[in-house]
Amino acid sequence: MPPRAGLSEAAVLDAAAAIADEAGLEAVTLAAVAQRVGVRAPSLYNHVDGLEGLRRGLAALGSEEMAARLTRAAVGRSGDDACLAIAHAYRAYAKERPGLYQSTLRAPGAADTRRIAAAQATLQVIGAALGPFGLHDDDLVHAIRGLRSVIHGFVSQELAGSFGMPQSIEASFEFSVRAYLQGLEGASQRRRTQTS
Amino acid sequence: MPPRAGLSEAAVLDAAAAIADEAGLEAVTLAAVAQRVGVRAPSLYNHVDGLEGLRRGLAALGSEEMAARLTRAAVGRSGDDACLAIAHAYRAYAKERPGLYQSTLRAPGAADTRRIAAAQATLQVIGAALGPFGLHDDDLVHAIRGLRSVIHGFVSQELAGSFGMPQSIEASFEFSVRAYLQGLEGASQRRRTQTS
DNA sequence: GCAGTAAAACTAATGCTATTAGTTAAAAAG
DNA sequence: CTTTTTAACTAATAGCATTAGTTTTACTGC
Repeated sequence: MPPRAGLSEAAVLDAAAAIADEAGLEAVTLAAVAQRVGVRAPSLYNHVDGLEGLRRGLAALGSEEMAARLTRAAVGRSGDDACLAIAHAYRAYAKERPGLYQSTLRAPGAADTRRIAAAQATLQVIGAALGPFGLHDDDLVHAIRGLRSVIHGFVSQELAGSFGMPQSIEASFEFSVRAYLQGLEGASQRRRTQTS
Repeated sequence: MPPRAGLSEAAVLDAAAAIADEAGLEAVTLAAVAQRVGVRAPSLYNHVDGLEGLRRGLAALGSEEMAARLTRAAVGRSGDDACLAIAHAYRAYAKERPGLYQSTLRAPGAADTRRIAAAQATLQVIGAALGPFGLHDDDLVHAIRGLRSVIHGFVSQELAGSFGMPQSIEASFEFSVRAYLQGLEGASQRRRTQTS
């Protein structure tokens, strides 16, 4: 009786992502996704490995989109300029797709190839942006982790509604990222004079 | 038939927090909590306003414990020293009670008095620690938000297993917080010379 | 000490969720 | 045109939160 719906994993993930952004990640149930794509819930198992697989796919999709945004933001820039562009792109994406972004925050499984690749790309972009700071091996890794922490920590709190004070959130973000970057310059200078 | 279990909201929240830390926040169900405290699920409604109320209480408990830890860590210190002590106390608590910590990351409701009070206390402590940096009104708020972002962002990523590289996570944390704090000193100096 | 009351447990029932098994029909492959 | 694979379906199960209504326990006032 039922004409085939012509579904695919991508279509299912798109619907799930839309629900996540509109109604929050906890509203992403197999039942809700099925209704949105016009199919009964068990049919989703033909495209996605249960609820867990749906969440895995969602996280991968978000990580990939994020990596693409950051990469585009960083091309043609370097140093402070690149880092700030990355920071703003990160925040913009998280606010544009809050549900999808939130789905990327859970621990990735070891077999999660799509997501691991995206994470690697993100690392690459941030590392390249930090190049001009002249940091050495371990320090570069530390600096990457720290920059990501400032950005993610800020955006995460903003989305959670943790900023009650009336001061401009925009200004706080700019201030925080700039402060960290300036601290990095101090660290690289200290390293250089120490070495010489 | 059943002898009274002698339950209370605090006892229920303690059990829920234990489950969260042992098995993850998603394992905190009314059924699981009920079983742990030796009661049938509907009986929990005498102490807690459903699953939502349980989560609210959990978040409040975690926020209060965190605020207490940060306060204790900061007494008798100021400036860099206080900020680093706060940072380490924050991370230590999050690793000690990962489930409870995670429960504090959702948006607080406006009527969530317990949690709002705890958040205010935390703000107070961090603000006091930043006192010696000599930042003015808006800048102080920005600086508080930024410091909390670095710390929370780092810990959040660490708990999510986002740090794949072999470099010391401990060292990265120290590096990141120090970098941000040094950037703050730059900002306060800039402000002072600009004003004079 | 006892009667009455309030609080805390219970059972039973409902509806939503994910998931599995087994079936049917549509599209693709030969 | 036949065969096979694929994608939908229905039916059924189990776990979850929640509500309603009931019973029993413990406390409170006399």
